[in-house]
Amino acid sequence: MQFCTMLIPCIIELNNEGAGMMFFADFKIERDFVFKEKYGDSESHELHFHDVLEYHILVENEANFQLAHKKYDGTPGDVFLFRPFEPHWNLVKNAKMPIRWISLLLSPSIVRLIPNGYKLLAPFYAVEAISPLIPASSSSAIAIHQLAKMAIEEEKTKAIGWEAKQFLLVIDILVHTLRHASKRDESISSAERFDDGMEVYPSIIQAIEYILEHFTEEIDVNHLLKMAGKRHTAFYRTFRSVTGMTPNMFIHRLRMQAAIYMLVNSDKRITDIAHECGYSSIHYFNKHFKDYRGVSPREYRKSNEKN
DNA sequence: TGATTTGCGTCGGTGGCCAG
DNA sequence: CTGGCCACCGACGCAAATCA
Repeated sequence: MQFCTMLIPCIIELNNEGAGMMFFADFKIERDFVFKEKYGDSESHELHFHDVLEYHILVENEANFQLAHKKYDGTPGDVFLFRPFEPHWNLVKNAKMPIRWISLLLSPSIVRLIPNGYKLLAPFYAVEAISPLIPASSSSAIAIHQLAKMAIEEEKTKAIGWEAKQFLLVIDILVHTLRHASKRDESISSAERFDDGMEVYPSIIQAIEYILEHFTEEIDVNHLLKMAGKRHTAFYRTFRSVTGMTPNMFIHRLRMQAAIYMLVNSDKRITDIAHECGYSSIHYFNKHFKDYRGVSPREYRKSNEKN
């Protein structure tokens, strides 16, 4: 078993239009990433969100996608990014035409092993600035599609070194995703619009990249302000519109994801994990952890101990 | 006994409001 | 749309209590 999922009901505000019921899917990843070939004619699961990164690579037939408050028509070859904490669901368009897709789930911690790896995560965190859809017609979607198929084949044949090979394919997919996002970024001066009406702020994305790279260190908000070239009011406003959260919330979520990974995949002391994740105070780390997961770090580790 | 959790006080991050 | 002002509440750290 590579994943188990626990659905936790919760209420979340959607697009200022009131509250809706959805589920937090508590994915526990036993490896850093998992490829899966999927097939469904009634894929109508609840609107849900989770804190792992997910690729949905549509292979056959059409589907409807909802990500946060936006809807998309998915055609074969389209690649969708389901970003951490972004509510999403997908439905087949026609029950008689079941969809096939490749799902790739990965832990953000995977990029710690890659030089400048955190830059690769920007497309997953600039939620409102970078479109979650990589259209089938783009060279990036074609490449990602091929790479995902290769990864599935690797797992089927289980030839020697297949896991390492899959790891390389994941990195390649991440690079294609980043290049696709930045290609669209290059032509934009300060704040222009994507085809689907979303605004892009390269300076904020730069700040996001900086945070992704340095979240385990002490981050000076003034440095971010300088980097973005904005006054604090404008910065907070724009940052929130791009990521859906304040800079501090953003930093804490990244730290919590890293902490959870270390709690489950290492036997380091909780105090050390807190320090490694950027918390100078273990007390504050505990408090955040409990707010984030509902249990203390020690309880979380105990309930997720590997056999 | 060291590791972890809880309680509480202080200060700065955050966002609302308004003017330019 | 951006920047300044300001009030409030959440972030943070310290001390004491509790747990393993």
